[in-house]
Amino acid sequence: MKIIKRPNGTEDILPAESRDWQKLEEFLRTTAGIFGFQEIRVPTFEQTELFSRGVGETTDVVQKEMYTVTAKESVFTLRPEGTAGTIRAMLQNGLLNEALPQKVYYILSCFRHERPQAGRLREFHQFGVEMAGSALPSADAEVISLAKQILEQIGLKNIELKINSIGCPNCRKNYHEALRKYFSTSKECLCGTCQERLEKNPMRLLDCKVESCQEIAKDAPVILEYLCEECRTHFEQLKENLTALGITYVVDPKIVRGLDYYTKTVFEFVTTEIGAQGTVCGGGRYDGLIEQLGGQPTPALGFGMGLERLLLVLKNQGTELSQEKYCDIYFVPMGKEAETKAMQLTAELRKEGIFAQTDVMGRSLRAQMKYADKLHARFTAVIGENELNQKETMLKNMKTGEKISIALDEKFVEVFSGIEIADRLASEIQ
RNA sequence: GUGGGUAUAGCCCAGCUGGUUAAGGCGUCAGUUUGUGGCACUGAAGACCAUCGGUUCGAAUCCGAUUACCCACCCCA
Repeated sequence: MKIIKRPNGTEDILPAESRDWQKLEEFLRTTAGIFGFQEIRVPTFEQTELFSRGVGETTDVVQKEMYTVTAKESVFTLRPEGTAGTIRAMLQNGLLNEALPQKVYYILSCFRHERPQAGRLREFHQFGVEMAGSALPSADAEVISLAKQILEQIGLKNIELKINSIGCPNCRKNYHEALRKYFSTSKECLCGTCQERLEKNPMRLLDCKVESCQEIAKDAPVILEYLCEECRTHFEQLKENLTALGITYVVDPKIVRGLDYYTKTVFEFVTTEIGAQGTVCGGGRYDGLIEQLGGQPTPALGFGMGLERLLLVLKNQGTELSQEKYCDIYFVPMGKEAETKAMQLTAELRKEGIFAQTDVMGRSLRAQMKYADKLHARFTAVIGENELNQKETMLKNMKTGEKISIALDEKFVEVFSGIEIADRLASEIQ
């Protein structure tokens, strides 16, 4: 029989890595909590229209990357990103009628049908936050500083924050006009997709990677010069806020973001550590999205972080997140009777929250000792005929090799806890 | 969707111009004299050499197709 393999672009997270994931997730939750964000959990699949309306009909994500599934008569789409579903849930459950701002975070997996490569999977995991209700630049600064604190404290090095403003629909109208005028003079030299973009969404044209297009785009008008009064001051104040918070940034007029809902502020945290897919966190303001999804006009913003990209950077940097396997005590039974005793003691210790293990393989003493060593057991205790007769065993400290005797009676759990805590303190002092 | 690369044991891989019992390391298991791990040593298990077809007396090795994976473009986290 052949082994069935997992689908292309998916990953198994094995015990050796799941410890890192747990550590990362725990850290994300507490940091988001410190900033006043609370967890929201939403369905993995949604009505397809949520994404076409929310993310944008013209985006690549909607046009060619969605997993749309039919089950019975219903058609659904596996979420390609987290924002649309989160906003939908906030609207549907009336969260936006509560005190504003509403601040939520999520850890979930997203699905996009793209060709996999380094740092890009078809199912990938995202941590994201959304903050709804504030139009002020201080909200932008708060969200960005959360992202920054996470990336910094988790240990990322050499990350750069890029910011830009892509304006509101008002100023963008003028800008689109200017872009069309600029590009139409050399329309013939543009690549096929860019000629289409010119009509539908001329801003996309700016980050086309085709060399000839880049050449033409080089001197194209810059959005920042077309911002309306309101958007301009918003951007200026955001920069002041960032400076006040000691957050360094680079203004990059080229970052546009691929999702249509963004307005005003957009930003990315970029690294060079993991190949071509260097964006570890991306986000921005989407003041029109909530209305677009049927709610009252409400300003909002957020970001998403790619968790496997984060872990990839940490791995490439050689940053250790988690410690090794763990075991407080390993019992080495010899003989039937001893096995029962070891089993009972293990069970008792576990009830007290102590990491205890014993043999379930019927191995020899020597082999059991080797196994205990592999588990990084802190203590071992052999139980054989002698021990059972004398109701006493030697507790061996695997690090120091030192042995002390301990009675095999009803006090065992209590006595062992004391020894174990003392040992832990002693090793922490060193 | 478009390029390029790779495919040999659970993992990392040697095997050059066709003839080997397909090598080594990690890991796993057992042992190194009787009841105490790490180091070292010995041994064992584990591979239809991705699949299908072709050339040949003979293919892991050459050719073709298929599939899978990797990297890059595109796009994004």
